[in-house]
Amino acid sequence: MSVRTRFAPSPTGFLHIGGARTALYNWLYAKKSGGIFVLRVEDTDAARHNEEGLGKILEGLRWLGLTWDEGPDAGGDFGPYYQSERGEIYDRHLARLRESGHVYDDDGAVRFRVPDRDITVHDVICGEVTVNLHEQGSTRWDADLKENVPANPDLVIRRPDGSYIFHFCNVVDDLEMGISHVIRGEDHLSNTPKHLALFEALGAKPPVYAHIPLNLNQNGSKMSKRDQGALIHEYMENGFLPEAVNNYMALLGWSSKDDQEIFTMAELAERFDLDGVNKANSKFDYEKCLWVNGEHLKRLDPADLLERAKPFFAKVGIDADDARLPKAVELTRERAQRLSDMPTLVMSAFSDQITYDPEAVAKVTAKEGLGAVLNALHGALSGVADWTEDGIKHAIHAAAEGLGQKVGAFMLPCRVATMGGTTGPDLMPMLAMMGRDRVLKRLNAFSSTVAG
RNA sequence: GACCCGUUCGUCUAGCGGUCUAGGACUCCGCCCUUUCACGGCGGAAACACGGGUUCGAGUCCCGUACGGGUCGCCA
Repeated sequence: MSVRTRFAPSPTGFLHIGGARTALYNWLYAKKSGGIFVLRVEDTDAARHNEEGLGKILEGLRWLGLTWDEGPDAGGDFGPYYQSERGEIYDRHLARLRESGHVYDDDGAVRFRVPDRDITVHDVICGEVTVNLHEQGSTRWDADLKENVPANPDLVIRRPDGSYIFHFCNVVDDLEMGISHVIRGEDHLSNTPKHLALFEALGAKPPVYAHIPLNLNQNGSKMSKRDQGALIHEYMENGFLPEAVNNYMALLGWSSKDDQEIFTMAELAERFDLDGVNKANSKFDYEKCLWVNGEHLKRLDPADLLERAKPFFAKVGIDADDARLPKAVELTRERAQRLSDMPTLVMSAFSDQITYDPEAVAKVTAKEGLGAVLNALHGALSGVADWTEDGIKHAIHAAAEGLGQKVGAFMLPCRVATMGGTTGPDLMPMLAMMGRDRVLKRLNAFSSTVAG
């Protein structure tokens, strides 16, 4: 059987991390099996037909590299790929159900007769789940009354206005599109018996179901758009690499069973398997996501990294053609976790503005002889003929020797005076990039500040 | 409330009856490396929800309880 998976978003807004992960798992499973990944837009509800929202979702998927073999813009033999355009197909299947006596009219709506017996879902991840839909549906929880009230267990599949309900469309589409594996969030597990009943009534073999656990926020509740890291657009804007975001999403709920944590997309597509999917919900951890991104950053080819970093320099006003950029990227690649961290880390070399970290200043001023150190630095650096990393290095060494001190004692004051804090990229290359004037000016300014 | 799913370090997870004095990763702490900052290396802290069974033996199987999540629409 050839594998066909699908991601079926409702085009309501941004691409959410939960949806993106579902898309990823479907994509990976299709790739791994040499199958087809289908994108279908679930816009049955007129209010959900939202071009702008759809655009954001497609943009997010494309950024992640989760491109679809069939769907909007890609075409395919099983279209249309918008539910809003599939009315005739639904009509046709409804007619079949009507013929076989599986449905009846109810106040203008059409209801599907739910069988009064156990239905068992054979889920690849959750195991067997058995439910009697008739029993279960004959009462309904009334949230206002806070009690169960009698209900009609039969499923409405078409509204009086002729529009169809999600469950029906979902089943008909999966059937018509030849979907072999439905990989979706566990929030659909309870709906699956309904879908199975529908497949059976249509005389069709259902797809394989795999319900993946949900991603929760740090508080243990469902992630909402407000939670950090919830929207894919956040990653796009904040300097994450798409392959790193995919890597992290893959790890949230799936394990390769060995100790590998960092995967390329190709490795994921090869290694991913439904067997490795965990049953339990997981909590999103932004810190680990950052770490994964940093690891991918380190592994990137320098030229590629430079290209990807450019927009983030441009964002803070540093020209993408600035000759210092390759050096800036090289200096920050190991300590940046996001592309957007890179300009921040070297900003003191690109701007006249500098902000001093009070704690760092306090730390260096606490030591005796700071004035002498700063003077020696200024004297030595102003005499450097060749303002390069090496030239600067020699000057600082000489200055330290002149005072009978170790170079190490000179580094921290120099760093704080010129960069504003105790941490950052390598000092010598930073000074080289900063330019002599800026360095000397800062040494002077810092001297008078701490002296005063 | 009913039904469904789940429960190993703070977090992500390995573990599929003995090899578990429970392994890896993130985070945190310490040490080493180092002209600074990082990187890297080494080490440390940190978990089988609870109670009953089954078994010679249970993190691993069964049943309860607790807790968490999900579903109960003419939303998707």
